[in-house]
Amino acid sequence: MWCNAAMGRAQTGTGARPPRATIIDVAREAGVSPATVSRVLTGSKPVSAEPEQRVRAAVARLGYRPNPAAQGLLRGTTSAVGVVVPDLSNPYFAEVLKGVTNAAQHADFRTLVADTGEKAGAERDAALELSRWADGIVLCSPRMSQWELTELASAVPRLVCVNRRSRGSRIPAVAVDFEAGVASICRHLRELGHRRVAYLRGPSRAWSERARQRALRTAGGPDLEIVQIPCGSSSVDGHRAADVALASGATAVMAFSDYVALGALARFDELGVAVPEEISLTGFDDIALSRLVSPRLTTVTVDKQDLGRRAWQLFIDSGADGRTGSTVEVMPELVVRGSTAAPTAAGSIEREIVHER
Amino acid sequence: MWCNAAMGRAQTGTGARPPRATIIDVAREAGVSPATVSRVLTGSKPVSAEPEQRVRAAVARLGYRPNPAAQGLLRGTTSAVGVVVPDLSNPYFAEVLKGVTNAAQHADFRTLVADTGEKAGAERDAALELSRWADGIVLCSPRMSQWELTELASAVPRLVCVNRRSRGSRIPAVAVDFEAGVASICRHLRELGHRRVAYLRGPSRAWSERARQRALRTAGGPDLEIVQIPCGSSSVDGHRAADVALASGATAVMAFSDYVALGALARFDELGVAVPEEISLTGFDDIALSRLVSPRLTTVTVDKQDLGRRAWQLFIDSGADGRTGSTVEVMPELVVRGSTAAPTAAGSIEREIVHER
DNA sequence: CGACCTTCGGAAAAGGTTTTCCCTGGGTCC
DNA sequence: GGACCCAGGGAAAACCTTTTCCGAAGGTCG
Repeated sequence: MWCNAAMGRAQTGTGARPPRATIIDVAREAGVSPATVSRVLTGSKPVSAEPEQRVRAAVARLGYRPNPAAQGLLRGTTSAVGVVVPDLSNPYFAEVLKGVTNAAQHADFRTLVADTGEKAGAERDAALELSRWADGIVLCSPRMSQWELTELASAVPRLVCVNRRSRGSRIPAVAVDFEAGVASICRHLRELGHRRVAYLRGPSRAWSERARQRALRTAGGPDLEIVQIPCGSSSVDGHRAADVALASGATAVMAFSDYVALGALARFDELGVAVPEEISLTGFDDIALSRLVSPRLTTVTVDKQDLGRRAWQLFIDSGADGRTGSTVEVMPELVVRGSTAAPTAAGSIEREIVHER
Repeated sequence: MWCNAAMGRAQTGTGARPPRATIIDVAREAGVSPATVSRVLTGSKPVSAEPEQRVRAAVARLGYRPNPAAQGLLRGTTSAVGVVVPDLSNPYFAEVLKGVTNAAQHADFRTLVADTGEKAGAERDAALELSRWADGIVLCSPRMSQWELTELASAVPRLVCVNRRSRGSRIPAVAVDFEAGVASICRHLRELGHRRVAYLRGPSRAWSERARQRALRTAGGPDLEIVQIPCGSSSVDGHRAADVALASGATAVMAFSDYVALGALARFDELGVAVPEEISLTGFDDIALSRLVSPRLTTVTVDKQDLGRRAWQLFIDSGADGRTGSTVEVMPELVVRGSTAAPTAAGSIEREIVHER
């Protein structure tokens, strides 16, 4: 509607862009006061039919759109949410971002995004900077310290965490139940007969990594030995760590995430190590590509967009600031696909050879 | 610095958030006028040492940060760029977004993002809406009509396109040279001995798809027959279209993109069709995962983050509005990996069988 | 020693919108 | 028929910052 008018007018202009119409222009055009225009547009107070008609006509004719800066200045609110992610290249975070954005769009909120490049040190500044332009921040998988996070939470109008719960502070959070996910993977591997599992560790500062470690301490024991292998959170990390995992003598590799697992899978393929015949492999998150590789990845499924949507919900709820601090836990679900199988003696022999060459 | 102070103060407060300090508060605290505070912070005019000291101290003590809405209102500029993408789940667009964001961050610009869910109809409104809050828009792979695009360009303060060139209108654009990319793939397949290639089409409204069609008209001929197969732009589309491609009797499948090719590859794997022994497969874009699947995908490599960076550069350049309309062309490069090979007689026989079952 | 120039800092306007306060006019109830 | 109430709309303040204009003070040159 108004867009048509706006575009029509701009079209007729020459290269020089005319300054945008203000509410004053509309008021003059419609023969009313600016207040009336505002009331028509916001509906804050009823306006009788006849002036309303004139205002609407004038708005359309001039292609008027209220200046958001002026609105923001007055209302003290921006109708925007900032999303801070460690790495946009990581499909996981891209999906979470998509979930937040779509939900926000629905509520007429805009989404600001910042990529910290996996640098924990950049998170605070990014969040702080973004928070100036937004009503609050959704912080994805922050790597910063607990102390820093608590401080940040009090400096930002609203803060919601994804995949980071903190007992002490009352920061609303939506998080996957990593303990349960890791436990179900361990159970699955143990039932298959694996006794020695190599775990490809994620970033040590990530809360989700620490949660996984908690689960491993519980799951590990005399009948299931966990070999810890430093790795990281990207597929190249997984690719690099695969050799070490192979050398560990484990019959199964449990990766920090699908993204990492895919890197390891590629490396196994390069080395001619058959999955799952010679070694089993599991991921975490169930990203889209995990269904496309061969063998398809056994993993734990998480609705990432839903994570974003729930974060948005928490964000909205924390507006009515009474009930801050609520935490939503999302339960992941094991999906057994082709990358896991019972260990074979042949597998371990073959592996020795592979490692020696 | 100031953040520390800000956080410190907020920390001491109770649950109720104190209203943010304004420039007036700082001025009072420092015993100067607001004008002086502004001058210290923006450096618009020199201020002697002693008051500057007091101002800086006051700013730190109060944790003052200028209100962006007020600044924006006055300056008439937002220091933000809007990015409109068809689908954030698509790694291609996520990478482009990352490129823009990182470049923008460098220039102290914020990034607003909108996801149109691959709906051509949503693009215009998303761009228009975002443009209210930004100094301009980077439009990724728009599917809208040429006419609509031209109109949009005149309604948005600054508009830069990615992967969409338009002869008529003077819209700055950065685009991959799809013709060259497709041509190099065709040449590669022909050199391998393929004579019948199935092409998995992208969205028909996408400019990049039309560019590919132009290249195919040139490349196709008596010695290279192109079979057109409707598909789409996502991996599930590729998965679905794989069967039709197989039935077409082609010895090679050229997918619209890597993302699509990975879907097709997964389907081939399910069907037990060996790649590249029984059928060759090529992608386009070289997304990260293409190096991780088995066989690794023969494709055409595009630096997607660089695309975003260049779009940002165009965005900045078009600020000095004299030289609008410049177009940057990015040349993709063929990378031959494991998914292509010479066709075999066995392959085509096998395929018949597969198709019949 | 006086006049002029320079430098520094304050007062105030401007930027566009929303909302409060107030006034006016018409309708209703007694 | 008069008093009161309600609704509708205008004037103006407020939101916060930047910048222009201007005044004052100090220094320099003639």
